[in-house]
Amino acid sequence: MSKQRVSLLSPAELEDCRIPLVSEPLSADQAERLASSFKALGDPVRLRLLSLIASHEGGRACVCDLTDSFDLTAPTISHHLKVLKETGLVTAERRGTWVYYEARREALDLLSTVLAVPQAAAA
Amino acid sequence: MSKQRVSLLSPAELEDCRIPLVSEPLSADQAERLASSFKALGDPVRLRLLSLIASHEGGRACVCDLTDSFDLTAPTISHHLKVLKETGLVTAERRGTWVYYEARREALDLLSTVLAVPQAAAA
DNA sequence: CGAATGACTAGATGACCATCAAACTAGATG
DNA sequence: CATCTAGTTTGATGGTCATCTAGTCATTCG
Repeated sequence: MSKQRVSLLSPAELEDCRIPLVSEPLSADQAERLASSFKALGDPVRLRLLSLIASHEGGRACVCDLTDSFDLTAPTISHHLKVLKETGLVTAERRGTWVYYEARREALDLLSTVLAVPQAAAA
Repeated sequence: MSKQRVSLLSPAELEDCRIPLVSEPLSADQAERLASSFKALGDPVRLRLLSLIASHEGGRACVCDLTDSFDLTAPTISHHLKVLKETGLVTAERRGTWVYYEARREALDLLSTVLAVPQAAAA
């Protein structure tokens, strides 16, 4: 495992970043962790994958439910799912022949909070 | 201008994306536009720049207020600001010698909404 | 066990991108 | 006008990444 993908979403560091970036400047460290999450969201395929998973019933979907929506080979889909997993945006679980991916709603909620514009600060 | 950066945040297309990705699958088109915004946020330097600008008084900051926070050359900072501008996350305005960047709160708010987890859908 | 199916890993390749040094533009000031 | 300061543009470079093909692992089923 040569490449270590930074995951901000280990419970320990999770709460440390739960501050709207409008409210106070991010530390270099917080920015590093948050950026790796946003980078994961910065690909159309991954965004759609995450949306498909999260909006699927139970917030969970099998890989076989996902591939048909794309004009991409299975390894490519697998690669993107891996990125989402390593970033902590989804979890994976094997059930017999199939692998199910589940959206981590806490992660989405955290990122949403970071981008939120508190009413008091609105233009 | 060879490279055209996709900006989702032109008012026209803005409202079209104002749907939590948890609620329903993103269209390929929506994903494309949103991804370019998240990609812009997917760099630690740009995240900090945006945070510095947005949290500065008036939600506005001069370039000279920003450069000192980084160990980077001026052209690099300028490059990142340009990306943020082209993505619609900030606007720029010249005032005499200085250039002021202002955070577009509607843009942040939109992205926050996309990532939001509606209560009814929470785990 | 052998074959089939679902999913992942490994390695290669072409495209993109963050960064810098050098050169340039714009406004202010003497 | 000459010069200084603030910021940007250009071009080059090294690194990262999305995608593919080929091969592998895991599970089920005959």
